[in-house]
Amino acid sequence: MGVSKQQAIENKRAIVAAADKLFRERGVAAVGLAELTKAAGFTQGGFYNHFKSKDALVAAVMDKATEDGAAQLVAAIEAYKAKATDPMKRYTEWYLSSGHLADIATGCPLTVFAGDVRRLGKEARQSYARGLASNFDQLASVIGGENPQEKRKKAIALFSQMVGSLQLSRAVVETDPVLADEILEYGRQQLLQAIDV
Amino acid sequence: MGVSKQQAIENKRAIVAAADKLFRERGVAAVGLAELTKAAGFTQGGFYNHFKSKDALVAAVMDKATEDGAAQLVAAIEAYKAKATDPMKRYTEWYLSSGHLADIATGCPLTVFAGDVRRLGKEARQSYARGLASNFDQLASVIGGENPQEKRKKAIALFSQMVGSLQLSRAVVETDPVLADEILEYGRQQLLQAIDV
DNA sequence: TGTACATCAGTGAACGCGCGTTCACTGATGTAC
DNA sequence: TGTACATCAGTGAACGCGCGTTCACTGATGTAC
Repeated sequence: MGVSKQQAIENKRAIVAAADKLFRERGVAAVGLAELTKAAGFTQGGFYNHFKSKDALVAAVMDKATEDGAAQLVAAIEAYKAKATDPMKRYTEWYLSSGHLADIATGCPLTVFAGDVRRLGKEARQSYARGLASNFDQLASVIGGENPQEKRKKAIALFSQMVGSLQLSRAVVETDPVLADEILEYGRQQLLQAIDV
Repeated sequence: MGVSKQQAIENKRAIVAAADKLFRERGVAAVGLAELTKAAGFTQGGFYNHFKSKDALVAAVMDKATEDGAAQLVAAIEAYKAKATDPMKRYTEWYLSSGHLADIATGCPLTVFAGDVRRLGKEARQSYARGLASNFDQLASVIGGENPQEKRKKAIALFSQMVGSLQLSRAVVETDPVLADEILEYGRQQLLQAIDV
């Protein structure tokens, strides 16, 4: 009650940050507004000063998550180019690493939300689709291939494989960690081989 | 109020069938017991004559879904062998077809539940992991390769790719159908090529 | 620079609703005699 | 074969709970004079 404009902006940012983390870990439906506004330091009723509905928050979270993901990818590509290492190979190694497997909270949103996005609101679905398309474009620009069309095909097929391997590995990691390791490892081997073809 | 044993068994089966369909389409959290028992032809309170909790139903649904999926795969493999066509190629073509894309209700449960399984109860997670392991075993038995270990590696890597391509394609099919088609098509091409290597 | 007041982020209680689960009761089914 | 009765699937109302959303109100912030 009585809060500076700067503080209000910070509070909104805090809601999105908390929602980003909790939606990833527990799913959108399982996280309520009371929990989110509490995490951001105020009470439930104030939520609607920032968003017109929960759906609008979900869309904002998807925007933030895909933008963060895109920024990470661009930064990584720049870094690898500077070191004269193959960006696509490095990206694959990171994507299918046990570190990324465990990092639901800040890992690639395209895998984290892949199963949920179908059931989210329209704006969130559009945001996800934009993020995926932009990821494909970025990868196509650094992958090897005879021409732009071949690069694009390869980028799409190989990134899809990364998503599948990571998602299946995460799906069983608690129940069958040995199988989870196999999925990650064999996916990585197959991909590193396919990048060179 | 007075129902034959046969009818009771049928009612239980009807709950599982309705739950299988609705959990796939809308997610476990979004489907309530009232809706499920109504679909099975009786009222909410009777649910607990059949299951000790919603979690127990979820586990039963996962059992049924993975068993159905395994049976379908085995039947398809037999049919392809009889026709002297490559089972793995046929399976890939079906898996990444627009028909399978649209068939959430009876399509492969390993893709449909891949994103959700992390957040389900322990029994359901175990059931999913068993289903995935058995799917890998089946595919390894029909795929080409120098030795059993190579066949297993290939089966796991290629099936992971199928799951990733199908899931990403489904994720954007409503929002960007052109991109969804590309994902399916390039994934299929990449896979058919990798099967021959 | 100092004062009056409009703005608007946050409060906290309430709304209607559907959730999973419990429970006393009903009555046809199916068994024991 | 016919009767008496135990079983148990299904009824329907209730439970406590948390959900998303609304709303009248508060009071410090920040602007207009």
